[in-house]
Amino acid sequence: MGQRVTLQTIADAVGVSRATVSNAYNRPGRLSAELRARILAAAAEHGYAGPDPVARRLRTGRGGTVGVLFTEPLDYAFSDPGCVEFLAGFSAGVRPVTTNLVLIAAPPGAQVADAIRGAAADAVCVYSMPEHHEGVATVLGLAVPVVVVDMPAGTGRAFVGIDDHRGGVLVGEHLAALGHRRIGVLTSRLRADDRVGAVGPDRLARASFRLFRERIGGLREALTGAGIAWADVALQERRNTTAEGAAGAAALLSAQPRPTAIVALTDQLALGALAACRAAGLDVPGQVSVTGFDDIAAARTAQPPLTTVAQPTYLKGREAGQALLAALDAEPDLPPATTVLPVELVVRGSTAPPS
Amino acid sequence: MGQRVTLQTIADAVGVSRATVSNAYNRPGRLSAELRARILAAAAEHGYAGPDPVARRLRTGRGGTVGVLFTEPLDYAFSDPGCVEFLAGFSAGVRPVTTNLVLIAAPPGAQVADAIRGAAADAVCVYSMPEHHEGVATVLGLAVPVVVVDMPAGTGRAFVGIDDHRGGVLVGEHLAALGHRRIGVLTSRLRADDRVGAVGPDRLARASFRLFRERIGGLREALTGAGIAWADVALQERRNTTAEGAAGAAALLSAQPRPTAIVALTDQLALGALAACRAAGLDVPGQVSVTGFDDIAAARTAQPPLTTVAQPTYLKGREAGQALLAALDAEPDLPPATTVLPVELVVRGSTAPPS
DNA sequence: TTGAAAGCGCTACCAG
DNA sequence: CTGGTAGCGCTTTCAA
Repeated sequence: MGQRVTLQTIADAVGVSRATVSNAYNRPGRLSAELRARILAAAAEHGYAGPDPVARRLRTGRGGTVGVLFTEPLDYAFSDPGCVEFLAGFSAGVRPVTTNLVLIAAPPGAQVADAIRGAAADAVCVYSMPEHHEGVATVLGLAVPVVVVDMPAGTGRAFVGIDDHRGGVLVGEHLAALGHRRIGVLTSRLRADDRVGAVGPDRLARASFRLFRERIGGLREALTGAGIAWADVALQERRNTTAEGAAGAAALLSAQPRPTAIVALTDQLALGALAACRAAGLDVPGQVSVTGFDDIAAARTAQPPLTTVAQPTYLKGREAGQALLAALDAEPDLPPATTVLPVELVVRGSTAPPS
Repeated sequence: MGQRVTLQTIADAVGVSRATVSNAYNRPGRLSAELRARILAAAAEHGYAGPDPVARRLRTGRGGTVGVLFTEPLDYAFSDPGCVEFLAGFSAGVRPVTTNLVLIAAPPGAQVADAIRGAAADAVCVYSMPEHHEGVATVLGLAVPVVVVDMPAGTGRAFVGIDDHRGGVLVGEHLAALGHRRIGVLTSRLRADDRVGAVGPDRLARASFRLFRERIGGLREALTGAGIAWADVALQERRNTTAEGAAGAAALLSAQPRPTAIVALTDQLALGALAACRAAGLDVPGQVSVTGFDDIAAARTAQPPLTTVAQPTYLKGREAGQALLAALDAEPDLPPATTVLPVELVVRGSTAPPS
């Protein structure tokens, strides 16, 4: 094998300077077609595949990949249906320009800053991160375009999200209109710690996941507006998986008197709630109503089909991707755009008046 | 803002050399705790987040991300359930070591080599690529560890796959045992071009997607073994989506006499076949039997539940991830490992004896 | 149209 | 324990 093949190798072989070989790749117009052909031929012969991208990036500052930052372990990106759908949309959004996407996981306990900087992305999408997360601070300090999706708010960067508050209101109004008075809420994690269980007012006030804070706020507004005392509403906090959702729902269901409706703040959790009801022999929606949030594909095929707040997840991803592309060419001092996508209540078979 | 902050900036501020600041980050043991603290303090004050990863990589040759190469557009990675599950497993497999994963799309017409080299991954997983694909050649020329999943075979690198031939045999034996004699086959693309439609012997012989070649080979073996003439078996080739599967199945179903069974070579296609039967008013499995391959989650919940060849997709991903990690530390001259995972026929409700 | 020279920011080696 | 020196492979003025 011998030495590594570099620009210099080819330059020596052809008898020109390094710069000329570089031009052969980057500015074909600057040299004669004949010379360029000779250079390319020599490159092929030496097995030289073109300028080293790392070195090029060091010089130019750009490398052609965009990143997406999560607060969960890497496999979460492929396990959570909402996340997968978002990423599909995001990929479609950035597709015109880039074919490389780097997923950056920033789970608790990782070397977050190193990972982010090591990804060396030209632009990054912050996907649903808690406030005050080291990763967000790192990205914001990176001097690359950033688009924030869902959370956190107030970074002064481009933002794409949905109207979470409104979603909460819609669910609350729907349930109140059906006549429910005893309601339990199943929320995804409110902070980046690993606490689960019942949620008190203090915990709620200190919630750093904007999304759920707002959904709960909207719900509260609608419920109190309908004359239901917020103090009577029990909250359970769980990790966003079906299994944990089932556990949380079971806890809610064990209260006396039993709630007649469970508001899950994600569809994953709602699916778990459905399973918990089944396990407890409770009919949905006969004895317990269940609502979700997001409208993932599984919500439609659930038994019974889930009443849920639909958000345009794929579209949100595409918007985010396009926003990132826009930020990449834009003047750095342009005011960042904020996109808030609408939500919609989809009433299916999991809600009914209380018996 | 002024100048960019580099190692040198900090070195000047503290009054030490660049090398010492570098050591403060990379080899804390090599300098006094007191000096290191002073350096870190100065860095914090100047807003220096640590050594530039690109420059570091240029020097060290490693950057801490692993790549996965596909032959489809980027959003495919998140649209195909099998691919998503594979990636979930892969992520789990590499998780102990890396938190960054770069997805490299090499769809037809893209600047494949540039994209791959630009990803600058420390190791790459080639995921189900056709033989003779420019991307594969590029990766193989990259001087980084490689693991090939599913396809292509014979690269001389680590390989993880399943027993595709055996899967084909299982389906063929099952259908023959049920008494089917008129069988149609719905295959995913056999080559990387965009041709779809009926597949003749010549096309089949030139199939460059090993996976489907083998599945068909196994099927053929079982069928001819049961006395069914291969010449009577019609094949339709489509892109691997539910919609295209439906179109292909419709074509198969329009033959006279109508086949009594459709063998789809992926679950996606099988789901499409189910839809086509429904649209044609054909009862499954009463009038037509349908089989799939892969056993994605939707196969279980399909109507009727799909008889299919289950492959351990998640496990395959995890194995691939672990193989990549192993290759990263291994001596370069160790013989590459080949892992072939078993498949299993799962009989559900979509197959029955012909009427 | 071509080439010489000057770095991009960093780390490895070796001498002090 | 510390620092000087020599590049990693490339692009980009600027001058010829």
